[in-house]
Amino acid sequence: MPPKVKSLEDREKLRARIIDAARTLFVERGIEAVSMREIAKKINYSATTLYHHFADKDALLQAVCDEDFLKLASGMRELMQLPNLIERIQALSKGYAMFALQYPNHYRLMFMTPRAPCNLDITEIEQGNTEQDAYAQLKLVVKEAFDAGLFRPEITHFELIAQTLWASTHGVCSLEIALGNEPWIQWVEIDRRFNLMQRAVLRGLLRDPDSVE
Amino acid sequence: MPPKVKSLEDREKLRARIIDAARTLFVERGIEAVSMREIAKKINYSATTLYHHFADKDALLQAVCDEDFLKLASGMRELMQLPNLIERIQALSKGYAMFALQYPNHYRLMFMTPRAPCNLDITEIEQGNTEQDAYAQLKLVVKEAFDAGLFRPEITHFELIAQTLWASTHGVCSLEIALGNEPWIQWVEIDRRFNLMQRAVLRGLLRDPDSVE
DNA sequence: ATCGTTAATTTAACACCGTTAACTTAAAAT
DNA sequence: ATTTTAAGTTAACGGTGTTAAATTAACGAT
Repeated sequence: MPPKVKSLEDREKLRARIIDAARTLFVERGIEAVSMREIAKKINYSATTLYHHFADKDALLQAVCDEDFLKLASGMRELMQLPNLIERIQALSKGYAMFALQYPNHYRLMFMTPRAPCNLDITEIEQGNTEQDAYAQLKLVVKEAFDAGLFRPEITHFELIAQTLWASTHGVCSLEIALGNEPWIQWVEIDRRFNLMQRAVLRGLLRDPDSVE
Repeated sequence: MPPKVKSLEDREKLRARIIDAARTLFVERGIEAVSMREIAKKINYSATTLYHHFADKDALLQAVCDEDFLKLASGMRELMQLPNLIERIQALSKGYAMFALQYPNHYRLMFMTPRAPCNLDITEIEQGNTEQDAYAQLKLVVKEAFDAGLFRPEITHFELIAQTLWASTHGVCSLEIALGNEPWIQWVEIDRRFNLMQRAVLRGLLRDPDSVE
């Protein structure tokens, strides 16, 4: 028993409900295991309706991730207040890791699942916008520290440093999420793994290793 | 025009052909994009035949991966001959990374996908067996270097070191696999990312940072 | 040699999937 | 009062993983 011409506001509301339902199911059971029909049923619509809001399943997935990226970025922005550059880098790294481990399934969607390369036209996130992009914030701090000469002189490219820092934290977190309770690995506590990684990689990058911690 | 009672040897041969066809297609186009029917057609059999050799698509996938990880482990075993301990660690790390980037779809399945109950019963790989398990080999070298006093003295647990080294390489590789062609990141070349990570983390872990490279 | 058995393989079908064309319905615009 | 518009539906297409049932050919025993 269908239609009622809806206001633009209502349309946005339905869009949001679709995204929320999709996220819940994706996170519960994995992307491939969730069908468009299921998502639709969860909010009492037919599957076709989803296609009036999103071009296809990938676009819906992209929308789910976009929201989570924004949330992550806004959480990180608060940490950018710390005055000491190295402490700020450490705080960003720690904040990122806590997000990953607190919302492992979101993290999986965002950073561990190869998806069709996002059409920049389709994403609503302004990449590079510090307000919206967590990686842009890391780049910002790293550049500042780079310009201040804090890193070893043979490293000539600051973005390479940012990507290395990112990869180190991502390595610890994603391994924990993917294999954290495999019985054949005697994992050391995740905190100790995170701390050693952060210490080691920073010591390895900084001109003065003893300035860390 | 079907059957001919086949010897046990022939049965093994067909099993191998299925695995090879599956691997080729998985690597070419990704796991989800390849259907059982396609794999079967590639070797001129019907889809049903695959199910007489493998319980389902996952089991086939697992068989493909098992083969490749045995190959990985055996490839790594050769690198274990290097006399210098640090060079040996570096070589293991590089070998691991090259495997990950050459077979991103297998790597994704083994190390980037959380498995519910851990398929230890199904896998034919003996974990911990140095001949078959790549992580066991890393542990072996790290322990040797640890006992030789090569690492910084405040690090008291050698397995923590092994896991940190693993996570660092995994971080670079898995980020590349998941987000390597996202247009909103200006990725530095993967080689440079790998090299800096390896240098940095080793310098950060070693008692004598200048012994690296 | 012929029978029954057995194993390899196929065809046909089931219940899903993502997606789309065609249709319904009710409100808004004329 | 009629037309237009858009939200929503049903029904279908061609695909998927998987399985039940049928087919075929070689073997062992009679």
